[in-house]
This record gives sequence, structure tokens and C-alpha cells, in this order.
Amino acid sequence: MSGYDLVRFFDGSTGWIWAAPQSQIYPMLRRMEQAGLISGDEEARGPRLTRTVYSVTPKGHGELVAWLGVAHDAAPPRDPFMVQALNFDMIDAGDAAAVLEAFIAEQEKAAAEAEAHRDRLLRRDTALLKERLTRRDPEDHERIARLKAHVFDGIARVARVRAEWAREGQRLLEE
Amino acid sequence: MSGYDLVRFFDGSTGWIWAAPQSQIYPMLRRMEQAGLISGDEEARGPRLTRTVYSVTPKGHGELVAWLGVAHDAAPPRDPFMVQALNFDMIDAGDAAAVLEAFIAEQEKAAAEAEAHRDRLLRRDTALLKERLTRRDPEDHERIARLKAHVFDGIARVARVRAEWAREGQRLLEE
DNA sequence: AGGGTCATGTAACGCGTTACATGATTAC
DNA sequence: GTAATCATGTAACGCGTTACATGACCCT
Repeated sequence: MSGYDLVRFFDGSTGWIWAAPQSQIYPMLRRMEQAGLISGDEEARGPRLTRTVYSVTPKGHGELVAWLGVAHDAAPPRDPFMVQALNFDMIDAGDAAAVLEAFIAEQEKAAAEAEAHRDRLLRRDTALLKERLTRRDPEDHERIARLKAHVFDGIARVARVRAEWAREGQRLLEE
Repeated sequence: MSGYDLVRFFDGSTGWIWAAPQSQIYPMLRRMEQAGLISGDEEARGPRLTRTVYSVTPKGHGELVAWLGVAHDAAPPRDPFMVQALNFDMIDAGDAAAVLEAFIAEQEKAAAEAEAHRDRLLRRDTALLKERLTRRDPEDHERIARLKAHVFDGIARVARVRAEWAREGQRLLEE
């Protein structure tokens, strides 16, 4: 992919899992190329405009597979919303309920989006999945699609649980 | 609290929600004092050792209450574990199952700790809650304890859902 | 001719991580 | 005396955010 492709990539479904701002893409591509993890090919896109398409090198692929295969420590938690919720007793109950309402809307939107993406994956209806499956045994296609769909199913389920939890919080505030 | 108190504070139950490394505490205290959000009092702790105890100023309290009372945009997601899970098809199924196993253990440990803390809060059995309640109407004590306990109940529930989801993932890998 | 998209960058600032570093006081 | 705890800092480095900045190409 080119830097520009990656910007759009992180704006799409991958963005539910890992966000990356445009300003980080280009410096990071150069650092990764220097480290030998990816290599760039210049492509002409008109007389004056070029784009650089990067590919993962064998070294980069090896490091990725190694990283994928071992468990990593969880990142230290940093959850501003829970800090808010822990201190709802400091503010007006109506304000707290409104904060929860916004949280519920956000979680249900996230859940709906994750569910929609899960279903697209099950139908093998996304460009990225189709492209990946071309290099795989057709016997495995069903299994791979279900594995990837399961990830988005998990994201959706967590969001639903959080929304339900927030609704209970609203009931507690009314007491 | 003093800087040292805060280091231990973030190592305790608050650490499930917001972690802060020791190296950030002291510079941040000075920046917050400069901003007028907190003020420090020097206390002698022996002939040569002093500690600085910080209190929230009215300005700091006001900003906190204002922040607590409005909904904030969610932080962009950045979930390394989900990146792993999305690419389990690139690695050996046994390795993937082992990564999930570690995840399950971690989530169940987190859930158990959150549940234990929830129950301590319901029994009003934590130093911080007791201290906070001294400045509140006894009629509200039950309600406040239940609100705070509900936060940890939510953390526990999410962790249980994640663990159950990971177990399903292990079953999918076996196919 | 103009707007939308393609394409690539830079700069400033703050936060988070890891590691290093020092010394006083208390309890055994 | 010595180990644990109390107490406070600094430095280097990378990542993330916001904002700024430029220009080519394509379609109507």
C-alpha cells in the first residue's frame, strides 16, 4: 500500500481496532523502511506525481508472525470515561445521566457498525478479505472468514454489554 | 496527597482504570500547581526529610466538576490484542489458541479483582470511600457506595464477556 | 475554471515508558 | 547494621494529536 492508501485504511473498518492519524503514516513508513521491515516502490501517476507503494519484506513478515504468535502484556488501562463514572456522586444526577446517555448512543453505534462488518465478513463481502483469500486454499475460506468475523462479533458484544451497564447506571442515579 | 501517596494510589484499585507511572507524577504535580489546579504544603517528616502534600484548589475543583459533567469523545481505539486476533489465520492454530489462553487468564483475573473491589465498596470497606463519605450526608452513603460499586461491576462484566468470547475463538480455531 | 480526490509531507507540544539516580527514616 | 519503606526527582526516546502546508491529477 501507499501512504495514502494507509490513511484511508485506518479510516475504515480497521479504524475500529487501531486508529492512526495521517501525520504519523509517512514518518513511520520511512522508519520501517530503514529498519528493513518494508520496502517502497515508486510508481508514476502522471508526468509529475509519483506514489510510493510499500510491501512487507521477508524480515517484516517474520517479525509480524513472531509478534502474532506470542501473548503480550496488556497495556496499562487509561479510561477517562470510567474516571467520570467513578465520580458521578460529585455532580448533579441529571448531568451524570446525560453523560451516560451519550455513552450509550456511542456504544450502540459502535456495536451496530461492528455487527454490520461481522456480517460483511461472513458474506466475504469486503475488498481486503477477498484480496487475502486469493492467496489461500479455498477449503480454508469459510474458516478464515468466520475467524475474522468473530473478532468484530466480540467488539459488538462488549459494546452491547457496556450500553446495558450504562442503562443500569441511569437507573441507579434515579434512586 | 503527596507524590508518593499518588504513586501507591495508581498502583491500587484506581490502577484498574487509570495507570500512571511514577516518573510522571512529580512533573505533573508541578505543572498542575503552576496552572493553579492544586497547591502544595510542605510537611516536615524528620529533621531533613520533607514531603509536599497537595490539595485541590477551588479552581481545580471547578474544572474537575465541569469535566465530569459533560460527555467527551471517545479516544481513538488502539487494541494490539485485537490486531493479533484479526490475523490468527496467519499463524499456527496452536499458537493462536495459546495466545487466547493467556488472554482468558488475564481477563478472568481482572474480572475477579474487579468483583472483589465491587464487593468491598458495597461493604464500604475501602479507606478512600470511607474518607470520602465523612463529608457526605449519611442518607446518601448507600447510594454513593452502590454507584461506585457499579463501575467495578461493569469492568468485571466486560472482562467476563471477553473471556467467554476468547473461549469461543479457541473452539473456532479447532475446526 | 473549479472542486474533489490523490498524494506527501512538516512542526510543536504533551504524554507514556524505561531506566537511572539519590537520600532519609523506621522497624527489626 | 541492614533492609524495607518513604520520598523525590531526571533523561532519553517514541508515539499521538493538532495544525499547518503544498501541489498534481481528474472530471464536469
